[in-house]
Amino acid sequence: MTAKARGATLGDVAKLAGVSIATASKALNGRAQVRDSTREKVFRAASALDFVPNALARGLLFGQSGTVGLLTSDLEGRFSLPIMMGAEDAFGAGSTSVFLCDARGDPIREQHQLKALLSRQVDGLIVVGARPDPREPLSGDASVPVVYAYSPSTDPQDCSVTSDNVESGRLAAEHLVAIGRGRIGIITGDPSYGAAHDRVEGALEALARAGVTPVAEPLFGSWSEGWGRGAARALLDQHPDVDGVICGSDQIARGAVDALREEGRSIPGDVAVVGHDNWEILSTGSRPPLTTIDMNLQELGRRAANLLFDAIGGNPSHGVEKLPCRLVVRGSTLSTV
Amino acid sequence: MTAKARGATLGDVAKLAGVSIATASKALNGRAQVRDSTREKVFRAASALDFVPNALARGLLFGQSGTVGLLTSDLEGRFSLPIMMGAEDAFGAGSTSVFLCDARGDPIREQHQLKALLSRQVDGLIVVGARPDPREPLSGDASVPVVYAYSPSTDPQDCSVTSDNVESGRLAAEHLVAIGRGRIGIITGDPSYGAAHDRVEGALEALARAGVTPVAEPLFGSWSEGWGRGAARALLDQHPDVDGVICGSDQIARGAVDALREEGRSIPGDVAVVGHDNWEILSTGSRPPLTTIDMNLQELGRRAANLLFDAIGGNPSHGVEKLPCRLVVRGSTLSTV
DNA sequence: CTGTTAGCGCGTTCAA
DNA sequence: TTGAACGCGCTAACAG
Repeated sequence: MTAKARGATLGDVAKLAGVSIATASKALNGRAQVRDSTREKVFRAASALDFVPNALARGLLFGQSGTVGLLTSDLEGRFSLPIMMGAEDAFGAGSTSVFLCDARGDPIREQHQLKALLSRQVDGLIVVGARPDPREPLSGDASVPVVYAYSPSTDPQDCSVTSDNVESGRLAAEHLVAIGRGRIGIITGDPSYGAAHDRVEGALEALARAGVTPVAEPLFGSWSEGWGRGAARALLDQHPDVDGVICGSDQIARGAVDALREEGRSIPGDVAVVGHDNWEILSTGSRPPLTTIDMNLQELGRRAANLLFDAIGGNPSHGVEKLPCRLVVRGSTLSTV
Repeated sequence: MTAKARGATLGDVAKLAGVSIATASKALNGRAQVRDSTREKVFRAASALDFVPNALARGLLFGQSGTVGLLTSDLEGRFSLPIMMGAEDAFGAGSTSVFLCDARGDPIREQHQLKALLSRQVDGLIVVGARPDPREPLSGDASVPVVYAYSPSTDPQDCSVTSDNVESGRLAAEHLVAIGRGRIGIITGDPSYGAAHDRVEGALEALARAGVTPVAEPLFGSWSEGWGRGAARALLDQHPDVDGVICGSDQIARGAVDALREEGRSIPGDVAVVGHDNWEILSTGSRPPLTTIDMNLQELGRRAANLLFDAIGGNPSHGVEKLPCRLVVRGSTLSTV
């Protein structure tokens, strides 16, 4: 009903400029075969009318919409957010817009959203999982390029980007060794997460290479402060001489730091603690602030966007790409910081 | 180039079903004038071809795209996220899709995104601010309905939804009074935030109505745990008999709880503490877990979506709508919980 | 009940 | 250098 109110069309511009639609189109798109004076007339008319070209019509014409879908399984999670930012960032620079969809972790909903996205003619899809563990690929051939971010696809033919959880564990361990710690404990989260095991694996590997044996078996539990506190106390109980703790997340590290301090240990003097994820709100509020591993999730989002862009352009990638992470040193391991 | 690969068109379906395009269209859209057997043929052809109607073409025809823009100033912030979820939620139920754009708080970028959104023929816009304080309306008449969420527009003719920060302060104070506290202190955050003052105002109002005079002037500082700790210690120093603290955020409350406990106060036995925002990661990890005010941001997003939907349908609203908030009782005020 | 025609806004032939 | 005509995929009006 109010369809016409939306905005000026190319026809309106052409009429105002006193030229044909075709000429107006050429002028605005920088085609060469237009006299300068004509081009200027057209531009003036366009700006007078606040003309905004209709991307729908353009898309219809080219079969490309200049949009991509961002299908997340879990908007709540703190992990999908930076990834979205990175993707939005990478695309925003160009002229692609991002459709946001949250499937709430429900496969049926996901299927529904997928259809909606496809009907909007998205040129490609980024699928962001809720956990770092691999996930089933999108069911029903998507007919547009897909990049899986955070949760890689279980199909190795698909294109996936994820962060390197083995390396992150390694970084944490190497840092503790580098500052002279040799009696190291490991506390991590929910054992059903592959990332928990990967991080432990990386840590153990690095410790072994440095000739350090952990004071105890890694402690698995949950991703919570409460578990971090309890596990830290248990660790202290059985190994009072522990001088370094690697934690599977900043929540755990936060709990561990609190418990250790309450047990009279100075941090990092007596015990140094490293977390994971660089969750600012937890790591900077802690006493002392937490040294942690930043998983570079925003970069992950950017990378996913670029891979998708390439795939849309005809250069698809395959397999899982693991992005490096980064040690962030704060007070919980270095008192001078 | 690969334009044709995208998917089957209505023409393909019609050909396979052996009918005309128009008939196929009518059949699929549930128009009455189609024989049942024909309709069935068409449906079979459609599903055999995995036909997905092209929303771009439909949009072109109707001048409505079935999309809305979500223009946030600050994807990083924890506040825009639940609002986005709520909006996505409310729209997702119907058949509207959401374009996500982050302006990074930059007006130029915002203008750019706005143009992109308009060119994609969005039917409406939700603008999510980074702070609860009012913001300038979108410059350059938007030609589509706009709803401001979180940050209301400074123009009262615009449609805005925000949470009621006066009420939240009131709720916090009433709760403390209800559990018998009478020597109450107030610690809040950055005084440049209007919300900080609103919450204090609500609290003072409720206290006055209950005949309670705060033990001291409200303490303004920053939205950090560190400030919460420091302010709590200062409060305790000057008013050792304080038995209740209202905090302007969960970060502050978390700091206050930690400091109070370290000063030997039992919580909630000696001092009860109420936070604001219900930031789960902070409030549930705390010892004891924090009683806090949930600002119902997700509901705010839903409401914004519904208001926008109505406006698109021709029933615009004006003015600022304040949404109620909700007390969440946990261990920091009630030991039996 | 079904098919033909027109046109949404745009870019691109091709002819003038 | 400009303009008329066509078609992208779809639906609504009308004709059969």
